Amino acid sequence: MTRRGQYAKGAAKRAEILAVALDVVAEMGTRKSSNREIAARVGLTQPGLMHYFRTREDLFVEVLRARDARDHEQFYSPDQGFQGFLDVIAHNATVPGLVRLYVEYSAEATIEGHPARAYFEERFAWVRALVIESVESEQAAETMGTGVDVPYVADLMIAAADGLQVQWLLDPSIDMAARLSRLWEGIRATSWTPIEA
Amino acid sequence: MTRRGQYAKGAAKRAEILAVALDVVAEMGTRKSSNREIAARVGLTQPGLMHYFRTREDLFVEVLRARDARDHEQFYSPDQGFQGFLDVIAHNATVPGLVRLYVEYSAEATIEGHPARAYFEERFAWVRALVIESVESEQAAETMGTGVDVPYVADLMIAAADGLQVQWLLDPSIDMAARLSRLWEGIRATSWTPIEA
DNA sequence: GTCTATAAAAGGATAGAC
DNA sequence: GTCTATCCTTTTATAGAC
Repeated sequence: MTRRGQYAKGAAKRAEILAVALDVVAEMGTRKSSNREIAARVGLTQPGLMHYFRTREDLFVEVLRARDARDHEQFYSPDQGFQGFLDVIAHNATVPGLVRLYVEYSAEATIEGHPARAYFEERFAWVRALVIESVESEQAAETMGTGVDVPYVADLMIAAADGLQVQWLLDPSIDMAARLSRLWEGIRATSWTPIEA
Repeated sequence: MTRRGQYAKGAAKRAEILAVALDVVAEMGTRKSSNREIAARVGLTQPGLMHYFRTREDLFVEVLRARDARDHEQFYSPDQGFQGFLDVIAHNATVPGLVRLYVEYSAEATIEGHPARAYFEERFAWVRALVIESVESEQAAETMGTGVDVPYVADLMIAAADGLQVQWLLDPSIDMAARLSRLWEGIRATSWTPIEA
């Protein structure tokens, strides 16, 4: 066993834990997903799990960060416009644990002083910037008019996407990406101009 | 003390508990709002509280049901169209505990077998029906075109409203009602027709 | 209607051995 | 890197007195 081998094993175990945590969350919800249960499913005891993640909050935030990194790499490219956003949504519908963790944890974390609140604030700003960029790239390509209030549209698309996730958790037959695509087309089809500003 | 007097006192205490529960949730979030803390704030012990609500879930669902009843009576009238929905949203922004409880608890309750899942399913169907009715009443008054896919628009408005609540919890300076009003006007202003159907 | 007392469980986290 | 053992806290809920 070389030192590199050990590191590689540690990294693999970490990745395994992140994946298994999503399965557990999908089945029992964030609240009932105990560290013990997650540990058991990767063949560890609960203290064994804590070797990889100092706190429970760290574990959940790491799961979400891993998602962000993958989404950014896999779905967003500078010039594809709004389609990247829709691709992420479509992909989410294949990972119920991720949707559940995001919806539950983002709600819980809004409370003052929650250890994950900063993560969600930063993530929101990040997604917002990505969507704004997407819309502006559509404007540059003249596939969308310049009359729209871009930040407003970005916040609205994000709100609709988040709200649809709760509806989808109650009824997974609804097509989140199709509905958001329709909203997007609706905005694009109009000469919709801001009310203020 | 007549029998009626005792009932009246019990009902008043129940109402007090519902109100105080919202304060506690606003401060500490649903997860950390223990029965003990709520009980203490109404001058009861935790078993004293359980006299009024058999389980914690009962208490939270009762809080939400009381809100539904009041909203329905206060804000919805058969012929006012979509404005009732916007009035409810504007009122929500004055009751942070309610927004927090709804967002957190509706997420948690989507899990299979959760005691509050049925409530949220029924509530969603109910709100959906109300919004559909509102839109149709606008169509009847010819303040909205007949080309729109009404159920789709209803689900979208609800999703946007729910998603905005999370954004509002992170930043209470955003005006939820104004944003939804703007979406509504956007839909109204277009000859937006369904993509499918 | 409210309390005291207590059950009974589960939770997250840590110390220290191996 | 993982385990055993254990701590300490907190939770909801119940039994039974007043």
